[in-house]
Amino acid sequence: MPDSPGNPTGGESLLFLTDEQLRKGIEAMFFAYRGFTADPDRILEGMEYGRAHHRAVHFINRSPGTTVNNLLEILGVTKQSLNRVLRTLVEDGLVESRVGNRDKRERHLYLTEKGVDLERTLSEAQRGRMRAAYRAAGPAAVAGFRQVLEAMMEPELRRQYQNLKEGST
Amino acid sequence: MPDSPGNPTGGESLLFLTDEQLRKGIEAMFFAYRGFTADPDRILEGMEYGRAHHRAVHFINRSPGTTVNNLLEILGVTKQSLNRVLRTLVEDGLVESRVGNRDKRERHLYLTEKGVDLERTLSEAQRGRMRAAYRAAGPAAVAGFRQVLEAMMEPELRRQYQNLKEGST
DNA sequence: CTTGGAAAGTCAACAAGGCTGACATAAAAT
DNA sequence: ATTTTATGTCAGCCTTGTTGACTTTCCAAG
Repeated sequence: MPDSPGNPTGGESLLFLTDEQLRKGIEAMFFAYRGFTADPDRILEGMEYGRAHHRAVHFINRSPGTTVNNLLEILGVTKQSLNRVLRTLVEDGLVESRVGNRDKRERHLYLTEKGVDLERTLSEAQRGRMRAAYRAAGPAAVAGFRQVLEAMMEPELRRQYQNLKEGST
Repeated sequence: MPDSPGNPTGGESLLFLTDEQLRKGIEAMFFAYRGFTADPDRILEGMEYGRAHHRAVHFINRSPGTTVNNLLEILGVTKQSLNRVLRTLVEDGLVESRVGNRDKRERHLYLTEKGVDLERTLSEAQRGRMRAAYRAAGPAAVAGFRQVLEAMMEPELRRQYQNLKEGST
């Protein structure tokens, strides 16, 4: 292994932070994300839906009764963009949009049975790959994986992430 | 920590593979990827370039003299899509496209000084976040992070990834 | 030397999924 | 009564992906 020529890290215990190591991390994220989305994408192609629909369905399933505004924050898109997706999902009977009780301006979103079916199909494919990767890498690696990803998030999104059920992990 | 109610994993040492854990992993990928691309995206907005240009510039910098075909495989897009990006980069003098010596059909791609400048700007931003995440999580976590990501890749891309310099890591 | 096929480039057309801006409505808050 | 908030919608634009058809260049096999 070459001794990272010309890299001013000082030579303490932080040797793993060479530019080379960081670049490999960046590339790992890029290639892994491709694998991460590959299976759902394959399933969705041919249907009239895409990755954006998958994301909406995922988070509605995750937080049933969530409001549109809430979903907007989590997904980080404009309401026009989200609305286009939600409209088709509601029209096709995968998502139900109920007027709020306390605040009648709000719409609360729920998956219908049909919506749950699609979510399960997509989720099972994605979880299958995740499970295989977890198995191959082992429990200690999984813990590290989660730690690094969490540290990589924007602080506001990290909070959203941690509030998504089982936050104690 | 709750004992994963109603989850039929059998109770061996693979408890960490509950659906809940897998879903959290999926969400971690989603949110972390947003953070991962946030800084370069911010820099690129306002310029006439986008994420596709960033990717091209990154991998040309990484493998100077790479051919178009090679880049196509790594990026996983069609040649028409890549060509649109490369054309603007060549026109703007960030990338040089040299006809091959051995095989004159091939074009070998190199960053110009200007291209190197852009790559460095984007890369420094992205590495900054990666470095902070690595520091926060620690060396053991980083190793696990890389292991899981690697296991998540499509086999063919994993090979591409491992061949990108310092493959012994 | 001719020809088949690979590598690359180009043109046209289209789709998904982002974006902005403008505007409408209903309901809550002040 | 007025303002603010939550949502929906229309129109139009951009980036980045796609397919299909076609051309040019040029290596290599017959």
